[in-house]
Amino acid sequence: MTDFSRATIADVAERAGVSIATVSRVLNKTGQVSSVTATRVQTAIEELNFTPHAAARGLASRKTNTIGLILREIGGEFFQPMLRGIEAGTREHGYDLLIHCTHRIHGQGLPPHYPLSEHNSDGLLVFTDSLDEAEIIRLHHAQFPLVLLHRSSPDGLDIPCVTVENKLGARRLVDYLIEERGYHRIAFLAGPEDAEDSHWREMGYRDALEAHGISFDPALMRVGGFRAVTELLEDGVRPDAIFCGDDDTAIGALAALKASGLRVPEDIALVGFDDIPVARHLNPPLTTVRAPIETAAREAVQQLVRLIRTSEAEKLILLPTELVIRRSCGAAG
Amino acid sequence: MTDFSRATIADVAERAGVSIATVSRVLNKTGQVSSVTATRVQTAIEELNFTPHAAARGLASRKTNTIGLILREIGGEFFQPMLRGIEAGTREHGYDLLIHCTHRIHGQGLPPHYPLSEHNSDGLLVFTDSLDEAEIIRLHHAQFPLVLLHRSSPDGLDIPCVTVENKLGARRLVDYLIEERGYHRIAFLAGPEDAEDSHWREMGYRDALEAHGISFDPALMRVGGFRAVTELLEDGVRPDAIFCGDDDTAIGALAALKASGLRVPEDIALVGFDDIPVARHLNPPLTTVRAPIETAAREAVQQLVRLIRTSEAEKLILLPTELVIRRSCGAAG
DNA sequence: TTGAAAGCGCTAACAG
DNA sequence: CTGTTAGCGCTTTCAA
Repeated sequence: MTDFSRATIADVAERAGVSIATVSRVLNKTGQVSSVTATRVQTAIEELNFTPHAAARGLASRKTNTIGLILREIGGEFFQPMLRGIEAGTREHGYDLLIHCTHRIHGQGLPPHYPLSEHNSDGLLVFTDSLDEAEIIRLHHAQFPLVLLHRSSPDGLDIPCVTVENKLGARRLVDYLIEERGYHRIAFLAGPEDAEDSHWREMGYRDALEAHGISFDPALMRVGGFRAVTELLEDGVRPDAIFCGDDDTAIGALAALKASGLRVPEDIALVGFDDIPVARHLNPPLTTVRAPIETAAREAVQQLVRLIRTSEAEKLILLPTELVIRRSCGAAG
Repeated sequence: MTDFSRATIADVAERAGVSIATVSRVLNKTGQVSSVTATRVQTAIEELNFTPHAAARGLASRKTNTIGLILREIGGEFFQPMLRGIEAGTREHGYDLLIHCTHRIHGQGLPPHYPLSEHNSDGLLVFTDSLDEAEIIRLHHAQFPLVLLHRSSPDGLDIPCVTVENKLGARRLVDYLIEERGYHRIAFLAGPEDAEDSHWREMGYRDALEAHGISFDPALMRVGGFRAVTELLEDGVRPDAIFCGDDDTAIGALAALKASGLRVPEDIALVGFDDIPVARHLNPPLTTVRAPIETAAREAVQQLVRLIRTSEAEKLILLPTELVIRRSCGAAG
């Protein structure tokens, strides 16, 4: 379209009276350059307001200096802290960040053609189930650096994963409910089915029950928030506490409980997972588990960069979670 | 690092028994190609699982096919719907999306070097005050396509802007407060000072007062939420309604009012602007103005793409806002 | 309708 | 320490 008369490396070289190779050297700090020449080049660069052309650089070096983030969609409470961590991480390591949502691609019948791949990024961060397993496998087999965020690796592939201690966090929370607050009939409301996190949280829940000799009751296990609670109550099931797989679900559950005239925590206790920002502002404030989403994101970038640069990275990083006790579980606060 | 043996255009050409020029033609639908050859090429492309290399393409065509988004930081209620709109828009038009935060750059004394520019994107979306005015001017003078989101153009430059009807929205809201709810002593709490939106909202507020013959009282005008309200009350000022420049501010104000033992809306009405997700869940639910953030973002992309492709775009697009009446202003709901 | 060839701006051997 | 040169993979005249 319009033509931006940018200075090229040749212009800089000419102005500094050196070859382009030398300019390239000072640009990339590769190879020795006498400090006098270096200064001269530096000056020329500044005078011409020169910035290397990303595409040319990428073509020659076979590096894009870009990290891609793939997720299903932009939304949810996870998203913001996660992106913040990723952005900070990529920048810190000198990478650009390309973002891409896949929700418009899935299930359209057409062969999904992912605009993010080895052709425009040096590595990919894959959030939960945003990418087909087949595509993950293809990329991994092509030796393309991949780090999975909040999901585990396809069987037998051990692609590096970064996530939070879902199982242990849930275990601790339910332990607390049983030991400290004396609840025994604890329902579990799973979050959206596809979320792997939810699965691990359920495992933690089951572990806690088992550890306390409470047998698992399928009637106390549902999927969803508002509707699940409504149905639960209609079925005449009456737990003394409800553990929701995530805070969003807890919000729906809370609304349903209120609609049924039940008081939280007097009639029934309610707890969630994630500690999303509103959790503390709910009425009553929600007991939950804080997950270090931003830190996990940063860590994922760190591993990806390591993978890109050295071909190695931790296979699994689990960040610790923290119990956040608030009134909804019957605590004094 | 690792070498991904990707197929190149030459491989495709060889397999299809044509020249690379022809492959390029079918790839870009530029120039005539007999349907037989086209099919042959297409087949070869699929068989080799070929994807053109972005950098090579960019270098040759002097286009990056990428749009950059610059913002100060990732956060705030604006962010998510805005990014969603931008991502959808860029994808729709076939562009990749590069994201960059500037908050780490500003005020470091060093000459800010923005990693997003004419060297790695075809155009830039600039959110509020994320970019120095000097840099905006430089880019604009270099004919680089720029669209400003939620901010106006530097004087005399008329760079295309997309934002929402802040002034009119505020005007309507305050009109409603006065006409329908009978309030007369209405305070205005400005949001964070740097936000241009806040300025226009104040203008709308003043207009409404003036139109109803209510003289503007400086004592009713503050900056901030919680603290501003606390100080207001300490000063013995007692408005019958408070209009907050944004919902975040309203949340702080609400907390302060409750802390002072004042009931909303019985003792004092409270309204905000933005209709952020929690607004409806506040206690009482917050009357506010809904701003079509996502639509504005999409529109901005649309204009930027137009600017990139045709060098022209609307100079100013103002998206209409909508009054959202809830209990906090004394309405029945 | 197709092919040959000249770059796009830069990096990275390889010489000196 | 510095320069020469051959590409990187693709688009795009210009001829055929």
